[in-house]
Amino acid sequence: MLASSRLTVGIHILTLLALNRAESLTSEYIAGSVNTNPVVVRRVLGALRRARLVTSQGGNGGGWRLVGDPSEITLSDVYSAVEDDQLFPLHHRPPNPDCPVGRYIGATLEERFAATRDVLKADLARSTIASMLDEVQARARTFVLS
Amino acid sequence: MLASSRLTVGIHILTLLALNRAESLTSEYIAGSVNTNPVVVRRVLGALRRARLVTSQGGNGGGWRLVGDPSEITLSDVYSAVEDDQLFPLHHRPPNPDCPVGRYIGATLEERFAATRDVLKADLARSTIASMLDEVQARARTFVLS
DNA sequence: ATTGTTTGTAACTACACTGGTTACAGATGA
DNA sequence: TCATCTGTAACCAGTGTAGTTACAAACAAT
Repeated sequence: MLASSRLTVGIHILTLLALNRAESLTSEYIAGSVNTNPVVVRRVLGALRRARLVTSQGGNGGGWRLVGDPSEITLSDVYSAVEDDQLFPLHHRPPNPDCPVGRYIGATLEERFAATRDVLKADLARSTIASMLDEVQARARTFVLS
Repeated sequence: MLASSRLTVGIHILTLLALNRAESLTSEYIAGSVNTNPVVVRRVLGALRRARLVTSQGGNGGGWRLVGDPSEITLSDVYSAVEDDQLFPLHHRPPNPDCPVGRYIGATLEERFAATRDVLKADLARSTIASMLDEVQARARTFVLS
């Protein structure tokens, strides 16, 4: 599929920001957790900023902060912020209009796939950044105890 | 995303085969409806054959046929046959294990995304090749009448 | 004001996947 | 025997991702 890992990285970043709500984190620090380049992190953060999920502050002491409450940011919000492509691409070239299937399968699939995308987003909306952080911390606790 | 159109093409092909259950269709004929190269069609058909959804017959008069009943082939079956990649890729490189988020977000997301993939497949299973063919034919009828 | 820090973005590279194409061996029916 | 069709390898162009360097602009601290 060669799909992007932007949803994964976006959720990772927001969870990290939720864990450090008091401070603002630099892209360099965040990149240290994600294990990638700060520019890659800033690119994802740019998409999150356009979706009003984070704010940035330039200059000395600057960095990135969450805008709202982690319990009100859903994974569906993150998905919408970083993945604008449709779920399942249609034909590369338009099919043959002289064939009944070729003529009508495109519109039929477009409608069908839109419904599936809605279901996907509804499912992603069941989790929030707060619940992801809870889960991560629960796993950390379990590991320490064992 | 640069995702593939294999699900679209796979459904298109199976719908075409369902419309012509009496005969076997050549990849050349199918490619004429999909408006692509016969080899591209044979590649998708190969995946559908490995999933036992179609059979092939070489030689003169050969071609491709549906194996089962179109009402028992779901879009989820097609998805499983042609798209083996996971829905949302995780990190390119493993995150930093010295950060609690970096250490546990991977396993947390893997589990979470698996649940979403199950929901996606369950939704795709609501439609069949037979229902797609019905829909295409209904659209064709509406267009003729108007 | 000067300095050091950080964002925001452009530009380039390496890599990978998709779809299109040609080519051809093997199977098969007429 | 011959024409047809599958199955697959090989190659190409196009495109998206992630990684990297570079640098202008913004900004806080002194």
